Amino acid sequence: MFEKELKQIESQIAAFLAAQGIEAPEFKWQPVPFHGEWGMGISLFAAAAAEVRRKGLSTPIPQRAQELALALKDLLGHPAGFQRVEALNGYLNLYFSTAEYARRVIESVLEQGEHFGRGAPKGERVMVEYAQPNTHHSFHIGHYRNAILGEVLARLLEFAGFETLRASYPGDIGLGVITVLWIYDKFYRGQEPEGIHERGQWLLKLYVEATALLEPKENETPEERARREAYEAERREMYRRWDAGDPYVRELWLKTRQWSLEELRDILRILDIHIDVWFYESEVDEPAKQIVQELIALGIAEDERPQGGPVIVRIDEKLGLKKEKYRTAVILRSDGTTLYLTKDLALAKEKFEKYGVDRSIYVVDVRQSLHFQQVFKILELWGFKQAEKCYHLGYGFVSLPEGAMSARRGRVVLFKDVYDEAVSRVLDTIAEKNPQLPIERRQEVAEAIGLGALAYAMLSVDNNKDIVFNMEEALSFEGHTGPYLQNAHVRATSILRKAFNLETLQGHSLVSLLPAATFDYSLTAHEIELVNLLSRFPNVVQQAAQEYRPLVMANYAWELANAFHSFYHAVPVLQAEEESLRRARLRLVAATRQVLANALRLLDIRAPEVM
RNA sequence: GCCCCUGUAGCUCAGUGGAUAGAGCGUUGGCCUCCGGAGCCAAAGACGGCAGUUCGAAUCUGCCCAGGGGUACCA
Repeated sequence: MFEKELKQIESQIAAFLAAQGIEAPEFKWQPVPFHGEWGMGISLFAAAAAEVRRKGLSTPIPQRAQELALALKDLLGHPAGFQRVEALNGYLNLYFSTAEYARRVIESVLEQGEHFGRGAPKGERVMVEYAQPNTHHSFHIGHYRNAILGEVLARLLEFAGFETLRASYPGDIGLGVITVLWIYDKFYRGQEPEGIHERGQWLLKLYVEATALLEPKENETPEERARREAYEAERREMYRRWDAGDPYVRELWLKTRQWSLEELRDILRILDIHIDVWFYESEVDEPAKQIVQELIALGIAEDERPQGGPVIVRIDEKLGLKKEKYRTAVILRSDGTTLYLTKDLALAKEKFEKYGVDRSIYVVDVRQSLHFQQVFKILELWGFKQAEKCYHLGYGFVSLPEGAMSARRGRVVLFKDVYDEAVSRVLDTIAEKNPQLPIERRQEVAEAIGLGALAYAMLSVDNNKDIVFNMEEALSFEGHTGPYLQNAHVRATSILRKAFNLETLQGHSLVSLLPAATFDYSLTAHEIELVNLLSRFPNVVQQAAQEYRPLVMANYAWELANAFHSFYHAVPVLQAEEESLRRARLRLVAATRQVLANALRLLDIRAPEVM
């Protein structure tokens, strides 16, 4: 907001220090940690330490830092745009003229509207891969964390100025998928439940049942064992037939796969996620085999199939490492079928070559970090330059209070069930807290609030932390939650509606409705804090995008909502004692509402007018 | 064994070299003649341990302790 002024002061400081024979340190302006007055400060400790060391002085560094700060304070006098200059605790603090500062911030928010905070185009194309559930399994709460994390990351990158491509990569083939095909064909041929979600979830039930039949049991009788082994042989045969392109198996596979994909697409619709590029594991199966051939020919991979083994890459050995780090990776089964890793080799190549991306981010559970290290290293050994532009964004997995989720055992919490429960609870809350809300509008509001609570529960935890999913906590609507943020937006909207006597703000241009105002009155601490937060938003966007951390934006949004709620209680707007105050505060409310809406949009949380 | 992650208040989490370590939940006590109480105000309560680097460490380094994950034909 005051970059130009601060830059100019920086050069004055640098000149002063140079004249003293002090090496100019890097300047790092930071907000002065004091409420009620807005300023930026700079630490003189580094300069003092450099001077003391260089000149061999005996002055304690904190003392020298304070002396420098005082000298600079005298030197600067009363710079334009600033209220006052202060030397404190070895810091030089500059306090802005609040009237000018508030005006600049609020006007730029109102002028730029939904674009406030958008970064300049960076000329880099980034692909974010997320939403990779397996087909034939159903979508659980762990997939939800993945989807919301990936989507918000994509939104942040896009808003920060990167050209962004969203990619989904459903696991539509693999042993798990074949397992479902096997049991369906054997016991349930021709059956098909009604309803998109019911049908998808039914496949998960089949998978659980099949796993029970195929897993060795304790105290197995010889008959049970023989039967299990027969089933296992049938499953392997099913995979072989799929691999060989057997028309019957392929048709069965396509049909059931479609059930899962329809379920997935409906969930993505609920989450407002729009995928640009769909990759399927099955589509990279053949290209992956080609790569294996190449790797063998180049001597990077070793083909042990003649001895009944698989095709492997001894990565550590190829890199000349003594300690085991990347280990040995199997890239083709002994029966010639591909593995997850094989397919990721082909996929990486396709992303760069077909879609021309400059950087590729994989949003995948942290348990797969060795897998990705192996993929990227093998690509490197193969001579694939862009391997260094591949980044695995690992995140902590979601477990349940009773332990890890397990699709095999059917111990999962399905996203759709949690979503339905969330909507139902919000409807109850509306009936209790806002009975005036017309019945016909409640469903839409309940969906927005329920999803807001779920999204925020996932996003307000840093990437590398595991989450134990607790329904009561995730569906709490009070405190550090999504609905708290949404409520701040609702309140701001309500004030503006009332100010202009409108039923809704939709379809109206606030900028043209709002009367002009100045901020040359004594602003309250609440107003200063709000203005301060508004000014930080563009930097928060950049930080969150650069660090790949939705949490940074989630925390910011909460701080802004919190500041607004406090302001709301302490500072009258419509009832302000003077017309000039009323006009200024209306602009501040409108600007806050705008930035809240922008932040919520980045978090994939809807900002309703009522709730 | 080797690699990775985590340890901050009773619980769940922020804070990744700077000023007095912040929230939420829970507990206790206040606040609707006032723009929506899904809210506000206040109280009590914390950096796993030991060294090191630094003017300055929750933050960086090393070791230790405690949890979790990964580790050749699952994904």
